[in-house]
Amino acid sequence: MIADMDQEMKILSREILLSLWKIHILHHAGEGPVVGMWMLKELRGHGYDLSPGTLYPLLQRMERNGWLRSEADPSRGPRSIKKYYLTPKGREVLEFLRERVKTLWEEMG
Amino acid sequence: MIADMDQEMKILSREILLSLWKIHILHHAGEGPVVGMWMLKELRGHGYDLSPGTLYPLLQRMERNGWLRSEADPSRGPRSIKKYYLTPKGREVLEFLRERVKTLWEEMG
DNA sequence: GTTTTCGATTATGATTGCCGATATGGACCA
DNA sequence: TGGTCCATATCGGCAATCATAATCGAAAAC
Repeated sequence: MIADMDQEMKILSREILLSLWKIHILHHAGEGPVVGMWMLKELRGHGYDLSPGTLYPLLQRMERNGWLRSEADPSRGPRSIKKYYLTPKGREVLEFLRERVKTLWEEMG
Repeated sequence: MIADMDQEMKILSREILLSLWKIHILHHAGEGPVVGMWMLKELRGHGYDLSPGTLYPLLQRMERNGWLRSEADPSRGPRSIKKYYLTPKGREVLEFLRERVKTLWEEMG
């Protein structure tokens, strides 16, 4: 395996893994609601601890790009739980990414 | 397909695609020498135009991380062509990434 | 019924990465 | 000697990442 996992993993995460998780998030949002904190926990469960300061802006950016839309109960204040869903445009992006991942995977075979 | 391809693609590239190309570069370096300019051309051939200001620092970073090592003919001055090769540590990283890509691909079915 | 804890998002400040453009430099040719 | 390739290096501005702290409503505990 990879030695000095912690420091190595941090470098690898920032350099590459985070983007794979972004794809995972899009995929996930296509199958059910995505909630920031739930994702943080899920990824932690997979041994990957993402900072909230990375994840939340990322979700906001994806919404701004039109890949996700969010629903929040406004009666629960400005920090209510927010559920993110994949938009049609997000689905196109995901389909495009799916092809890329397929190509990459076949190449690495 | 994706509308307003140029702007959309720039966003998508920065957000996600670049990391997939990084994996591609590592894989490539495992099969033969990688040279910055050659990569720029190859990727341009695939419709992805990466900035030299992105690629060259990226290769340097991968070398600094111990994933790649470079060979340059010193008699050809400081801007000689540099050939990058995958190191054993880089091979471990690549193998790790291969598993991640596999998982992601299977998940996306 | 007040105080604590919990689930969740948002804000902040430092560091790092990305990008377009420009600079540098050797080799080959005329 | 000058020009054109082939290549890498670097710069300044902007955007993303990170660890951490702040905020907020609801539920639990006392």
